[in-house]
Amino acid sequence: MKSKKRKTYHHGDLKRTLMTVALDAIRQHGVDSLTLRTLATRAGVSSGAPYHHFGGRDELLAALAAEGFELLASRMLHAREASDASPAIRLKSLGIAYVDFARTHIGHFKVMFRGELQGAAGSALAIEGERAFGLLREAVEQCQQAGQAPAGDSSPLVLYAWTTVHGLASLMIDGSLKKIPLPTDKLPAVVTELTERLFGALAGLGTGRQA
Amino acid sequence: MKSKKRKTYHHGDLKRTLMTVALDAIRQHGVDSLTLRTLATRAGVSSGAPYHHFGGRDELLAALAAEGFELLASRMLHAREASDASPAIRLKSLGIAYVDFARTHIGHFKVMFRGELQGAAGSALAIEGERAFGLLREAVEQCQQAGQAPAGDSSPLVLYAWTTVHGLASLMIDGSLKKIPLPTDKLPAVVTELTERLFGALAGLGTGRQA
DNA sequence: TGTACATCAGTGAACGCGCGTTCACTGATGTAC
DNA sequence: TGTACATCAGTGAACGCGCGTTCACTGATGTAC
Repeated sequence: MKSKKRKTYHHGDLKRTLMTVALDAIRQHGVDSLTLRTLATRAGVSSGAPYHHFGGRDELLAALAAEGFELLASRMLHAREASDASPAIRLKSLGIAYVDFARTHIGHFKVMFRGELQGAAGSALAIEGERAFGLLREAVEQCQQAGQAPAGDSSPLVLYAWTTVHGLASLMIDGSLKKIPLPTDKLPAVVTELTERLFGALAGLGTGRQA
Repeated sequence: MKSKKRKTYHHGDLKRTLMTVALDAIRQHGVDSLTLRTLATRAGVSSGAPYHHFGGRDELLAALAAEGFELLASRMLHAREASDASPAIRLKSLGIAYVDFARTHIGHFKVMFRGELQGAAGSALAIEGERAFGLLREAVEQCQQAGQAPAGDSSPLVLYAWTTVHGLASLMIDGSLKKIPLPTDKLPAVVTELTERLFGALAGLGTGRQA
C-alpha cells in the first residue's frame, strides 16, 4: 500500500516506526484498544517482529510514557529558559508549555496519564512525572519569593496551577472542548490566551488562610 | 464467601448488583480491564446471567454512564436550588457540586469521560452530558447579567469554569493529587476551599478582548 | 386454597475469536582474515 | 576484494488463554381459574 515500502528484509527503523504508529493509534482510539498485532500490521511487519524491540505490550507502553515525560520536561525547561523576565511570566510560560505539549502530543499524554500502569515500571515513571511537577512548584515558589504570589504554604497554589493546566489539557484531549463553539483553527491562540489568564489569576489568590 | 449469599435461585436484584460491582471494579482498575465474566463471578452468578439484564458489555457501560450523567445533573440542580443568593454564589455551588460528584462517584466519572464510547449510544450520552454543561453556562451568564463577571462572549468564561472543575476532578481521580502533601482526611475541605477560590477568581477575569 | 401453566431469571457447557507471546526458521548485514 | 561465519532482525505458523456471547436447560415465581 505505502509507497514507502522498501522491500528490504530488515526494516531499519522498526522500533521508532512502532512507537510512532502506536502513538497515532492511541491518539485516535485510546490506549486500551491498542494491540501489538494491529500495530505490527500497520507497520508492515509480522506479528512477531515487535518482540525484537520490546519485551511486550506493557514495555512498549512504558517506553512511550517515558518518552512523553522526557519531552514534557524538556518543553517546560525550554520554556523556563526562554523567559526569565520575572517569576510570574516564567510560571505562565510553563503553563502554556504544558498545555501546548498536551495539544501536540495527544498520544503521549494519554499514555502518561492513564492511572493503570502502576507496578514496577509505573513507579519509575512516577519519578519521571515528578520532574514536570517539580518545575511547576519551583516556579510557584519563586513567585512567592518575589512577592508575585501570596506567601505561605505553596501546596494550594501548586495545586491550583496543576489543576488549571491539567484540566485544560484533559478537556482538549477527550474532545469535550468541542462543546464550546470556538473556531477550531484559532484554538491554539485561544488556549494560549486562556492559559495566560488562568495563571495570571494566580497572583490574586490565597488571601484566605491555609487549610 | 459473602454471608449475604441467599441461596435463592433468583437473585432478585442482579441488575443493580452488577452495576454496583462494575462501578467498584472501574473505580479500582479502570474501565478497560472490566470483563463481564469477572463481574458475574463477583456478583455470585454464572457468566450468562448478565445477559438477562444487559444486551452486552457496551450496554452495561452505557447504562453506567447514563446513570452518572443523571446523578451529576441532579447534584448540580440541587446545588443550584439550594443557593439562590447571588449568581456568583450559585456558580460556586455548581462547581463544588461537580467536584464533589467526581470525588464520591469515581467509577461513574471514569465511565462518563473516557472518550472512546462514541457510536450510537455515545451521541445519546453526549446530549446527557450537555445538561451539566448547560447549567454551568447558564450560571456564568447570570453572573454576567448581574455584573459579577465581565460582559461579552460567555464561552471563554465557561471554558474557564469547566477547566477548573474538570481539572480538579481529573487529578483527584487519576491519583495525581497524591503528589501534593495534603492531609488526606482534610482533602474534602481543601477541595471545597480551592473550588471556591477558583470560581471566586472568575469575576476578576476577562479584561482582554475575545479571540 | 389448590392446581396447571406461562414466564422469568438463573445455570453451565460450548463456540469462535483475537490477542499476547513463543519459536524454529531464514534472509540480510557486519566483521575477521 | 573475496570468502566464511556470526549476528541481527525479520517471517509466519502455532500455542494457550480469556473473553464476549449463545443456547438448551431448569428451578422459582406469578397468574388464571
